[in-house]
Amino acid sequence: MSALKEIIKIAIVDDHPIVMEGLQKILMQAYSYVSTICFTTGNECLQYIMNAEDEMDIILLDITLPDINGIDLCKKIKTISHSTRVLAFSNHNERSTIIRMLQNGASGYLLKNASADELVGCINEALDGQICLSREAKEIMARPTLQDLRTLPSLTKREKEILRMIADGKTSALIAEQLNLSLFTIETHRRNLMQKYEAKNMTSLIKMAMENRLLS
Amino acid sequence: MSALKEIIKIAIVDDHPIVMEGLQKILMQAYSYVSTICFTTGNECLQYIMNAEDEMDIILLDITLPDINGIDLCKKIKTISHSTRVLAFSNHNERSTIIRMLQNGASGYLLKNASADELVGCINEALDGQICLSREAKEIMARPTLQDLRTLPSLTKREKEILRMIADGKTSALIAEQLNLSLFTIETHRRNLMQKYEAKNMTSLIKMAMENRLLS
DNA sequence: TTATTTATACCTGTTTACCAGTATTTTTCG
DNA sequence: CGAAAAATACTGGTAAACAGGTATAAATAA
Repeated sequence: MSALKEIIKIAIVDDHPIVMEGLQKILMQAYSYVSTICFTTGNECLQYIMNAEDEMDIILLDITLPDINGIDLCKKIKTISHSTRVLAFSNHNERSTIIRMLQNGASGYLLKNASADELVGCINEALDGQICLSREAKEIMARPTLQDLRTLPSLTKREKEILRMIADGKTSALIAEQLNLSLFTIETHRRNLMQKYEAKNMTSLIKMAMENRLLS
Repeated sequence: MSALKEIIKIAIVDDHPIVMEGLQKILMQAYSYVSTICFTTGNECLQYIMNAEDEMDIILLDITLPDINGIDLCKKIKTISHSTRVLAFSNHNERSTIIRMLQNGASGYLLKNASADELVGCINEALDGQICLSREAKEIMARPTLQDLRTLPSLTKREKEILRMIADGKTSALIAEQLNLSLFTIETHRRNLMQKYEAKNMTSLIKMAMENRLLS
């Protein structure tokens, strides 16, 4: 493992200063040769790696950031600096989030309740070119719920727009008026929405949409 | 301030080891005489302070814990050890959460994105018998939203039950049948629900109910 | 460029929700 | 116990949603 010979360059992107301190402390204790650099926003991080002379070994990435989300940020980082290993370090415990992160090129996923050992273990595996998940992340991946397995149909722009208006309590007639469309068009969209999600009526669809963050 | 003369005894209750490391590091740097003790569950903490010889000066308390929530835990701690100052240290940025924490005797509220300076500043103020909030917590308290001001009407048992069934897509007729009630009764409940929340129709009510975690 | 998806629109019913009242019986709590 | 809150039930009418068709223009992807 290269970890023991050269300086490992690790970047931390997290808007929680205290978490950063904790990470730094653990990294210092675990590696003799490590340099850390911290960013509190995604854009700061991007700026840096675009202009930096040499590439980072590891980037520890929070998903909730003030400017852009960690999932998109990961993709951008991997595009700019392909050899950099990105490790997500987040509170998000949804299976879909872990998957999306890995799809975007992350080398691993650590829940924020991971121990120092798990953190160091994952970093080592990532340096070694492996994919690694923290204990709880593994558990989440191991037990997919029915929700996870059923890939929910995606909505078109118009459908989302109309769904939002319905959720605001607007009637089809009002929506038609506000969008300058025929009442029939709105009712067709309504039907399509219900069909897509196999919902009996709009109330159950709204509930489902809220649960799956399709609105807001 | 007593902080400079004697050993300050600080407990940390948080299920995130890395956060704990960060807190410890900052506390070590800030105070010459400090002893920290860490708990990853609320019950461990309660056990300790019930049997301990002398009282803690400060307890830093996460709100999301594996066993009990920090809001209730705070109340219990203050009941057992009244002179201990409890500081919430959490990601929850809802105004209502901050208020409930203070109601239960907390001396302050720190958002997890607080800086080391904010943390130390708050601890000092708490030791001094003051109430203190981190920068962002202050901002949240300063700008109450309409949602915050309008205390949402509480639902009766029956209303909750029926609301849930409506959200599941059941029609009034079906609900009446399943609950062995008259259709008229269900429709009356429906009307009352809408009236209570000033909703135009059930879809908007369901959306609101989901946002405010009244269902589930 | 063609095939597919998306967005548009219409018709005819039936069902359900919603509105505005009133009123009685249980429960619950001070 | 007595008052308030909750749960129950009914009438009659209007508006909206839902169901099951069909069809065509426009945008988008293969």
